[in-house]
Formats: sequence, structure tokens, C-alpha cells
Amino acid sequence: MKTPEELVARFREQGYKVTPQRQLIFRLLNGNTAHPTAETLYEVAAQQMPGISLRTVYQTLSELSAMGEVQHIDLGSGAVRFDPNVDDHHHVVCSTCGVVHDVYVNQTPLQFEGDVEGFAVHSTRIVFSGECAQCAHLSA
Amino acid sequence: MKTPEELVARFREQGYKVTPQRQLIFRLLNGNTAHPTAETLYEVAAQQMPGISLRTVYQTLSELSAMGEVQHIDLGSGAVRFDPNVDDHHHVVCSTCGVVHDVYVNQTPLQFEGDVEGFAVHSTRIVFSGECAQCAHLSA
DNA sequence: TGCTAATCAACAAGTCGTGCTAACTAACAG
DNA sequence: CTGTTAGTTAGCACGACTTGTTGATTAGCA
Ligand SMILES: [Mn+2]
Ligand SMILES: [Mn+2]
Ligand SMILES: [Zn+2]
Ligand SMILES: [Zn+2]
Repeated sequence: MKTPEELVARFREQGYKVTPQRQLIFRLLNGNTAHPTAETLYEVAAQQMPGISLRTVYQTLSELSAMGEVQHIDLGSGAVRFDPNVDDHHHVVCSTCGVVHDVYVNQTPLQFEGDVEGFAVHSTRIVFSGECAQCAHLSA
Repeated sequence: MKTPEELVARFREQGYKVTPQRQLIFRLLNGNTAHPTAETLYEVAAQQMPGISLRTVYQTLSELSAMGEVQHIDLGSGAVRFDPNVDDHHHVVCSTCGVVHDVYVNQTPLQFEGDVEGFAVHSTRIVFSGECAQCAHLSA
């Protein structure tokens, strides 16, 4: 993701107003590796800006997503997660605690076999599920 | 997935009754490569058995899932899809028409890098997104 | 300064899936 | 064959997540 300052510039280019709410969300996303949901991002935002609405958080995330500055990741377990890391990367997910971490796979593009003549692959998403070190430690 | 006859036996073993509804769903899933949702499976079922309820379709799919006879696939776009193919395989999804096909990747297990010391991978899910041959043909 | 987008609260709606109840049906054990 | 009880159904509600709407207020920016 771009820096908060760059995002401010991009929003102005697009004719979007640069509000304190949007700037706060830019800052909260900057370097954020937690893969937060809109809800969890809202909770943090509300501490620094009481009165900000969940609606606004959703809206700003949608705008950022439409601009390609964040990606949204649906792991099929509850709410969509937002990711300011838009590099070509993948994820490991702990089935126990739900933590999500970035991983990089360098064998891509992957080869596959199947009844898919002429299919043009645009993107590949890989999710590794398992148990993180902390959860393994606790359950031992 | 097991054959309808084998599923009948498994259900009896588990103490589940073998109803016409369940048997119909077994048959509809047998060899089904469409990755249907509960809803689409219900629509087909209702043609052969008017009066069957969506509730029953959901319930039977849950039972089959709990027994490991089907897997459910959440592609993050609408309803969960059910897959009677429980082999180790992956999926290509057409972004245009939504069709899902099975693919097999033989480079697994995949190597990855990241800040994930001690993470124990239990499963890997790969989704290739793009455009199928039919959609490419139509848009050309 | 003024236009207008943005925000907010409040409420509704949509989708997907499950929970619950009450009545009826039918599978299967004895 | 019969009785028990699981299964099914309709109907309604609810829950999670997300978006739509409306109307009033605020504030960004030209
Ligand atoms: Mn990520
Ligand atoms: Mn499949
Ligand atoms: Zn964990
Ligand atoms: Zn297609």
C-alpha cells in the first residue's frame, strides 16, 4: 500500500475529499500486517476518533479496494479481511487462533492438470491452513 | 465421494435413517463436478422430488461434510459450494461466469517464505482465477 | 464564503445459513 | 406388524456481515 501521504494525494486526484476519518484509516492500515476486518479496524479507529462510524470504515475500505490500494481476503470464516499488502503473496492461517500471516511462494506460476482447456489464469491464491507455533505450544 | 450405496451403508452405521430425501441427494452428488451450492442442488432435487425442503438439503450436506464425504468450498463469492470430490485437488474459477473446475497440482507440498516459524501446515488450498475458454470466446 | 461531498445516526434490507416449534410422516428395531 | 423416534416440512425468526437509504449536520476545498 502507498503511504498515508501518497494516499492523500491519490484521493485528491480522484476528487475525493481528504477527511480526518479517511486519513486515520490510511494511518491504521499503513504497515498493518494483521489482516484486519472492517470491524476490528473500526474498533481501533474508534479509540482514536470516538464517533467515527463503522459505515465510514466500510466505505473507505471499499474505496481503497476499488483503487487497488488494499486487497480483500475472504478466508471463508466470517468477515472479509483487508490487506494493505498488495504484493503478489499468499497466506497461512492458524485454524486455532485465526491469525493470518503473509508468505511468499516462488514456484509460481504453478502448473496444473485438469479439464480446463483454454483457461486463462489471471491470479492465483494460496492459503495454507494449520497450527501456528504459539497454538502448538499452548496445546502441548 | 462414496457411491450412493456406500453412503447408505455409512448412514445406517451411524444410526442415521436412510430416507428418500437423503438418497436423492446422494445420487445428485454422485460424480457431480459442478461444485453446486445448497440452493442449486435443492433446485435439481425439487424437480425430482417436489416438496423436498431446502432445509433438508442443507442438513444432509452438513452431515456428509461432517462425515468427510463432501468438502465445502468457500470462494468468497456468495454461497458455499459443495464438492463430492474429496481427493487432494484444487480449483480454477472463471471470474466471468463463475464456473468451477477441478485441477491437480503436483508440485505440492509447496515451499514458502515468511515470518511463520514453527507453523505446521495441515492443508493447502489453491484457487486459480481467470477466464474460461467459453467466456473468452464470447467476449472475443 | 459557498457548494457539495462526507459523515453520522438510525433503520432497513439482502444474502446465507441456522435455530426453533409444532405437526405430520415414515424408517427401522423389536 | 407395530411402536418408537428420527426425519421432514412449513413457517417464522434470528444472527452475522455488508450495503442501501434518508435526512440532518459538518467540513473540505475551489
Ligand atoms: Mn497479506
Ligand atoms: Mn473440486
Ligand atoms: Zn494459532
Ligand atoms: Zn466463464
